[in-house]
Amino acid sequence: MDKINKKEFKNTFIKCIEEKGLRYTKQREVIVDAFFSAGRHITSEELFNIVKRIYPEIGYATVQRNLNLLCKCSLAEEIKIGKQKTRYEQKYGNTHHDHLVCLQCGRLIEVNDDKIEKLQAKLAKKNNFTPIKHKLEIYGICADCKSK
Amino acid sequence: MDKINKKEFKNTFIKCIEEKGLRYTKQREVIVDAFFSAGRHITSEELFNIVKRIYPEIGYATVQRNLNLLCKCSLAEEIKIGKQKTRYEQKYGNTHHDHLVCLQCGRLIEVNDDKIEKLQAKLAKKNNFTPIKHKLEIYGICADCKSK
DNA sequence: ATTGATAATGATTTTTATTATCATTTAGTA
DNA sequence: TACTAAATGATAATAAAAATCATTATCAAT
Repeated sequence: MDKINKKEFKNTFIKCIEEKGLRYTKQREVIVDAFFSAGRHITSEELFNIVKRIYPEIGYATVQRNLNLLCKCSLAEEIKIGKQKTRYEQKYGNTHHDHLVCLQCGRLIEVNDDKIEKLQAKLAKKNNFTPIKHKLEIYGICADCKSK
Repeated sequence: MDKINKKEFKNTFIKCIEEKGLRYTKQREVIVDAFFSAGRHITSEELFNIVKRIYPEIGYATVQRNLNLLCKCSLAEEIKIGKQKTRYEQKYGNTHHDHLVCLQCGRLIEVNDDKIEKLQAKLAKKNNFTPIKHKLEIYGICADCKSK
């Protein structure tokens, strides 16, 4: 199952690259592989360190550029929490979710609530505002940190 | 009414400063005055430009530092939207609200929905997460921009 | 009013994440 | 195989915010 998803993920990337008239390079393959296999909320620096082990000649700029490209292909999304470095989240299949952000350990927990989504739409409508996307973050202390 | 609020706002600042064993200076007075009287979502740069007219010797750093101090006193709150400069929002009386963010003109519209707040608390609880604060931003196109 | 301790200020530098630049290399095509 | 344009990697530029530090100002004690 992991393998299939990875293949789909990569194929989506390749398709997006072709649509834009861009080129699929060795570096891009290594980056998309590593990004898919890495944790869900990675920084460009972390990804750079992983990729470097597989492809030592790679430059930081290339990793950063390709994370931006993955975002443009809707395969990644920037998460900016406070003053932290931007993290890049995998976003295959477009399943929207919100985040619980642990203020102690920094962990991001993905959550979803249809009722909240609906109420948000309603709230926007009430203000004659056309919503395009939204961001909900709840900051607090996660279960793990509480039990410590 | 405006005057009274301003007075209250300033007194709260002075009280907070005293509690921390800090000093109420001329610069601080000018800054808190200007911050209160300015629009609700100001950047440090904008505030600096306003303050400079009243107190030309003032330095940027002083304005920045005192915006941070206002935040520590819970009289201001940082709003970070995308790659924009941090904006500082007045926060007197602690009335929490969320934002509709217009992607076209950049306007911030303050909104509030009790039902959403309650569902958020519920969502946190379900994850055994203790919420401390939260941030909800809905991005889209505002009424004004749509009618243009 | 004066003094002394210390906080605040203002000018400047540093930091840090991200983007831009540019010479060189590489990919894809004719 | 050669050509055109994109991609790369090294480095510089940007920009916002924080840190530094010498000087000034505040305030309590005298």
